[in-house]
Amino acid sequence: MEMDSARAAVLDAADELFYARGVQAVGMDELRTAAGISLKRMYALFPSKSDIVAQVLAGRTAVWNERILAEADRHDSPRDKVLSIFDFLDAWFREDDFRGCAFINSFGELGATMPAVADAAHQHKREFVEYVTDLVVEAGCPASLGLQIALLAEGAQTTAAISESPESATAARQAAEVLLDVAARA
Amino acid sequence: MEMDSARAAVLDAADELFYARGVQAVGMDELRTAAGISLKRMYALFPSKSDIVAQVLAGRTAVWNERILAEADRHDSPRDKVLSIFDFLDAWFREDDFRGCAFINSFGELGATMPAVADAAHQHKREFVEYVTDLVVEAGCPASLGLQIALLAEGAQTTAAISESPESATAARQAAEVLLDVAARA
DNA sequence: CCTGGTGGAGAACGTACGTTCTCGCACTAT
DNA sequence: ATAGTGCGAGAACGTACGTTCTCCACCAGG
Repeated sequence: MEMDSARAAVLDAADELFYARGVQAVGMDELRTAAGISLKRMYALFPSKSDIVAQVLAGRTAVWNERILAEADRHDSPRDKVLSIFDFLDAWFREDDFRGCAFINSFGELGATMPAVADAAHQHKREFVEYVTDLVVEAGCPASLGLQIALLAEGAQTTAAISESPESATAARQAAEVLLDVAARA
Repeated sequence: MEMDSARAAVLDAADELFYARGVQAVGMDELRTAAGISLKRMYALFPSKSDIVAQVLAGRTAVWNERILAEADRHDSPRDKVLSIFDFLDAWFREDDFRGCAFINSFGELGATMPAVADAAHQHKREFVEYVTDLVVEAGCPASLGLQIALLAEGAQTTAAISESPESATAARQAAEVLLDVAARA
C-alpha cells in the first residue's frame, strides 16, 4: 500500500469511526486496525491524533460542498438552488449512519479543548451562510434572509439527529419556501 | 455540609465544568475539588459519573423550562409567547459562558456511547417542539408550524455557539415572525 | 478516659489511552 | 549469498482516568 492510499484508508476509517461514536471514544489502536496499517506507519503519516481530526473535518467540508453543489446543479433558478439544500438534507438524514453534523458534534466534544476543531466548525458554518446568502441575493431577496435559511438548515440537522427522524428536512424546506416567497414579493 | 447541599454542590460544579469543557474533559478529581467534598462522599451520593451526567442534564431541562416559561409569562398572546423564546435565546447567547445547547453538545460527545444521554436529548427536544406546537395552535396556526419554529430556535443555538455571536437570535426571531404572520393569515 | 464509628484526604488499583520503541522478517543491491 | 534497509506487529511507556481502599482525625456515648 503506497502512501496516498494509506493516508486515505486512515482518513476514511477515522471519518467513519469518529462520526459514529465520537472522537474520544475511538482509540488509535482501533483506528489502525480499521485502516489496516501499522501504528508506526500511521504515526509516520500523521503526527498526532489531532491532525487526523483536523484532516477528517477538512474532508467533511469538501464532501459537504460537493453534495450541496451537485444538488444545486440540478436546478437553474437561485431560488430552487436554495431549496435544493433541503433535498440534500432529506437524503442525508435518511442514510443509515446519519448522526448529525460532524462539525456540531465535534464542536460540542472538543471545541473547548482543541482550537483547531472550533476553527474548522466556525469556518465551515461561515462558508455555508455565505453560500446561502449569495444565492438569496441572486434570487432578489435581502441578504439577511441567508442567515435565516441557514438557521433552518442547522436546526434541521440537529433535530433530525436527536429525534432520529428525517421529517425536519421537509419542515425546514416548507419554512424556507415561505420565507423566500415573502422576501421576493417585497 | 449536609447531604442536599453536597448534592447541589456536585451538580452545580458538574454542570459548569461539563458545559464549559465537555464531559470527558473533566475528571472526577477535578469535580470533587470544585464541589469541595471528598471523593468518598461523592461516590456515596452518586453511584457513577454517568449518573452525575444524567442528573446534570435533568437540571438543564428544568432551568430551560423555567426560563422559557418566565419569558413567556411576560406576554399575553400565544404569538408573543412564541416570539419570547427568541428573546430568551438572545439573552442567553450574550452570557459570557454560553457554549451552545448542552443537550446537543452532550449528544455529539456521548449520544452514541451513553443511551441515557441520547434519551435525555431526545426527550428534551421533543418536549420543546410540543411546547411550541401547542402555542402556535393556540395562536390559530397549523400544528406543523411548531416544528418549523423549533428548527429556527435549534439552528440559532448551534450557530450562536459556533460563530460566537448572538445575532442568530434576532435573525431567527424575524423569520419566526414572518412564518407566524403568513400562517395566521391563511 | 476509653470505644466505636463516621467521614475526610488522598493513596492505590485496574484499565485504557496516545505515543514511542524493539524486534524480526522480507526484500534489494552488490 | 550477504549486508543493509524498510516496514509490520505489537510490546512498552508514561499518563490519566474512574473507582475503591486505607488510614487516621474527630467526636458521641458510656
